[in-house]
Amino acid sequence: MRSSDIPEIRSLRLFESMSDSAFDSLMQAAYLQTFPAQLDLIREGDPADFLYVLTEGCVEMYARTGQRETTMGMVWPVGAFILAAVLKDAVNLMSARTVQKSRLLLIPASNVRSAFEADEAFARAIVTELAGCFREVVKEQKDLKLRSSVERLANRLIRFDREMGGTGAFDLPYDKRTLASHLGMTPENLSRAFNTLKPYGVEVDGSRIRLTDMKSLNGLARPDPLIDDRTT
Amino acid sequence: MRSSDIPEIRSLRLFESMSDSAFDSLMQAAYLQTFPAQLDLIREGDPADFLYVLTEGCVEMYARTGQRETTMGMVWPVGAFILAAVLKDAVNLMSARTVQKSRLLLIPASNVRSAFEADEAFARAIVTELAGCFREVVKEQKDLKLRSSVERLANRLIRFDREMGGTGAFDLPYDKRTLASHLGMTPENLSRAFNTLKPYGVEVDGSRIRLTDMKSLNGLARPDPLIDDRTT
DNA sequence: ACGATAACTTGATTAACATCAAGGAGAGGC
DNA sequence: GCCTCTCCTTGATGTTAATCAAGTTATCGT
Repeated sequence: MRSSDIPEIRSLRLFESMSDSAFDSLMQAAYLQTFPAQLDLIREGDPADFLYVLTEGCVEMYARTGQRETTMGMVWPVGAFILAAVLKDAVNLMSARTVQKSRLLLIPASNVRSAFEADEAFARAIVTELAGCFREVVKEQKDLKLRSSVERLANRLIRFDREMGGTGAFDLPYDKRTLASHLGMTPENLSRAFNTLKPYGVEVDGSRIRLTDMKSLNGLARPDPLIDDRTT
Repeated sequence: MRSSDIPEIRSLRLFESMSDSAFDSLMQAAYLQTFPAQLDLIREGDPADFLYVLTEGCVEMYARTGQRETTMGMVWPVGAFILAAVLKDAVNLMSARTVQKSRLLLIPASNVRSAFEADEAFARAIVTELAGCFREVVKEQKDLKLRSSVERLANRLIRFDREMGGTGAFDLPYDKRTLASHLGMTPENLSRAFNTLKPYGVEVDGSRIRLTDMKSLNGLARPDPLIDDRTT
């Protein structure tokens, strides 16, 4: 792998506190690879052979049963995924595919597990990471069970805006079809939900969103820090 | 606390591999207490002051936003809850209340965190526990997003039956109102869903359930190991 | 055993959301 | 430039699930 990529991976919270020797041996076993858009990386049900670390691009986590499919989450740089399956030496519960051209570090699962055994600091960092992942999914589940689809959209828009600088104007970070699936609705209903939000100051032009009446949008969305804050 | 309770807590996967000294100091700081039914133990938004370990009874995890409330999961003996919030020294994302009279071990959060710092084996056990918790929530989310309410009920009944011996007859482990909320539906719709399942061999008499045509019930439910198996 | 209370069921209605079927707008290829 | 294809939108319709309103059956306490 390119040595120029190592510092940014090293700076991931997951790796920053581990010993140099453990980190180096992990990196020596790892592959850094660039993948084109829309490429399937992992398939649910398959054994978790690698821990994936995304350094550039964007990855969609999704799941299927029977004919139905849904987006479970999006991964942004620098982020790791399928950590839980790797640690439990289990099969993946979710599939993953690139959204855009993406650069990924693939660390063989067995090396991750032995680093976990050998390096105490790494084991501890994993705990923090996993606890965070768990809490994210719990928040997603609360969002799904306690809100209507229009409320979910409104809150997601507020969150996008906040994450992208809070200027009240931003581009959707991925396409509407995927956003709909992530929010647990159909593309048709996402369109209609955007129309429902028009009176609340939500202007849509392609992927460009402008929020011109945050007060009234907040009134509808009623954001809840225990669902919408990513920091806690 | 009663010393007679220690062995069963010690045998929890979370504690079994930790050193005697770390375990003893955790237990010395802990309180073992019995609570009546329907008592609120923790409230979402409050700091996670204790790690809870349920040794007898049953606890419901639930969440609220605005006026709406939903059941997030049930805890059975011997099980720990709000581990993630304790480790992150964060606020609880879920509330908890006893369903029946229950016996609980309360371990101060700061002691859990220092045991986590001091005892390597404990830190590793926590990873396994957390990875398992994460995967459980992911499965719940797939269940919610990929299935209709009737399918969710059918699969839950199949799972109850399996967990309780696979005899085709069992009592619902908690009341229908809570089951409905856990499955993401109203009590009225749960009733109707049971009626929908009657032609598939689902007989209901109060809380007594009999599954008399597993083949046809499985045909409707189409259980998926990546959603319904608790072991993987 | 009795009444009071809560849990559950049923039916009627409404609301939310999905599906089906076109149409239109935009991006990329040549 | 135009064509093609995909993505998105809109409207009509159908399905699913929530709500409202009684009833009915259990459960609990005395």
